[in-house]
Amino acid sequence: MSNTLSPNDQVRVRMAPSPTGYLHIGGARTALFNWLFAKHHNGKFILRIDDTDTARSTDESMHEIYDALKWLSINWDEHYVQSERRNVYDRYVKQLLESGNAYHCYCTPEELEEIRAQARANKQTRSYDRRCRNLTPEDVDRFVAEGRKPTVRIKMPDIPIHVNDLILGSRNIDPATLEDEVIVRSNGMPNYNLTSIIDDAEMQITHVIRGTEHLNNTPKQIAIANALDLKLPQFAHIPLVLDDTGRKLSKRHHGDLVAVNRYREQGYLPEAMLNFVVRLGWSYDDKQEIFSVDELIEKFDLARVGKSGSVFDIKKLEWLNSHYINQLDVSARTDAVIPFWKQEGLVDSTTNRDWLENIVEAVGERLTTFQDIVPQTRYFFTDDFEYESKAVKKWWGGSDEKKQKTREILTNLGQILEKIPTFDVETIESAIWKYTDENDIKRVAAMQALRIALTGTSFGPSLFDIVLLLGQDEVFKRIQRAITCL
RNA sequence: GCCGCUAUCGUCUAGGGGUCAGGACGGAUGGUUCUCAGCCAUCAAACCGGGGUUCGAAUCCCCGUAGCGGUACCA
Repeated sequence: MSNTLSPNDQVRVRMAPSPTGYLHIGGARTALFNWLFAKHHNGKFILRIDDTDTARSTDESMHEIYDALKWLSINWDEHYVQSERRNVYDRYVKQLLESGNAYHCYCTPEELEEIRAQARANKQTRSYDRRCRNLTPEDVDRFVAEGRKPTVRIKMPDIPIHVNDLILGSRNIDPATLEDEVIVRSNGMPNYNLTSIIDDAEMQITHVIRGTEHLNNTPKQIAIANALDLKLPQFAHIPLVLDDTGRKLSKRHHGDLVAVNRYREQGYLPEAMLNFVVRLGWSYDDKQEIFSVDELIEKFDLARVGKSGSVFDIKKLEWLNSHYINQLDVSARTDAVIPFWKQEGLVDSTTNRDWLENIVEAVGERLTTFQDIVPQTRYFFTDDFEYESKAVKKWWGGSDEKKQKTREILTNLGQILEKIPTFDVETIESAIWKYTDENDIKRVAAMQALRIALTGTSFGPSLFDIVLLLGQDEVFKRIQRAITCL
């Protein structure tokens, strides 16, 4: 008989990814909930790589998972890899076989498929008919002679299994719905439902916090634990993270779009990702949206986790990310942005740091991701840009007459800026206003015409900042070029 | 097919027998400004349906419906 946890045991939780791909948003949330729960209770967070599916597990994806977790600062206190623990599982399997709680199954995949099809046609609840439970020695000899390699199945009990879930509540599972699960493959490799619950016990996990896709595995694992007389953890099944059509987020269907590492590469901040992901299914009250990690550790509580799935909304992530970016000072923002400039070949180690900081300062609160720096500031580094046709049409003019007027304005502006006494924002500003106001030219019209000449687009930071950062010579050059292009 | 879970604005959610059903993202409008972003102000937007219980139900109960998850020698 399993006994339950005593309340003053140290909390030990685990995240148990299978290394069959990158860590996605849903996995990150599972990791975070576990980690926060551990931190909140002063417990341990354990990372366990569930790689018993040797065919699909890769080293590469294992390292991707490590990287993603490290980026999020979800650090682990202990680390295990299941494929290195074969002897542990083998020992328990032996025990199960000897106690009569498990048996060898010689059914071939083809036979099983047939049995399943039959059960389905008959609208049966259970698909496997447990035929190998009562094999005669002669049957076994025959199968062995045929060269069949058996799997091992667990015998499910015929009494209801009680499951208490910290989020979903308690219920009793009808034994008639329980399958004699395969716990060891014919190649000798143990399966998830076996290894998971064994390790949870061996590693003294107190709380299993995982996605609801595992809800149906829980009674199976409890049955295995009971047969082995293992101590049971508490279970908490958290609702799934969904895409905008309401389906579970998965690597297969959503590709890179949901990969945590992808967001890092695009210039998202881990704080934003954490803050975003924690609010998927969890809330503190009706006021607070922004939480620091320390606050989360203090406030996180499974009791406030909801029961229904949450849709992954990138707009909200973007909002949080710009919030956290704007929280950073100019120097930190510059540090964060430099790799993206370098990646585009816009900046190298010789580029003047102060000038770069001034650009970042000018860009101000316009970044949603650090990656945005590239399209928003490219024109500072190169004059190799196109004039946006929509902007040109609106501000430079569609008719020859308007174009002529624009040429005139740009020419005048060029002359003014060329011989400006002191090249600073205040002087530039008053000189331009003086010109527009005295000649009865709309400020917008002059400024937008100049903006397009200097940047190719009709929007961006304060034009005075741009003029200053580009420098007198470059500004004059670009104005001359614009005039000839008009 | 079978087993299970879930159900408040488009989205994340608060509330949980008597509330103008609150907040946030997103959207719309206006203001500020050389543009965009931002900021400020304003607005639209929800209790899945039907029965009960009750003086009163979004809230409790039942029945539907819908969506999702599982149904592997994956995890």
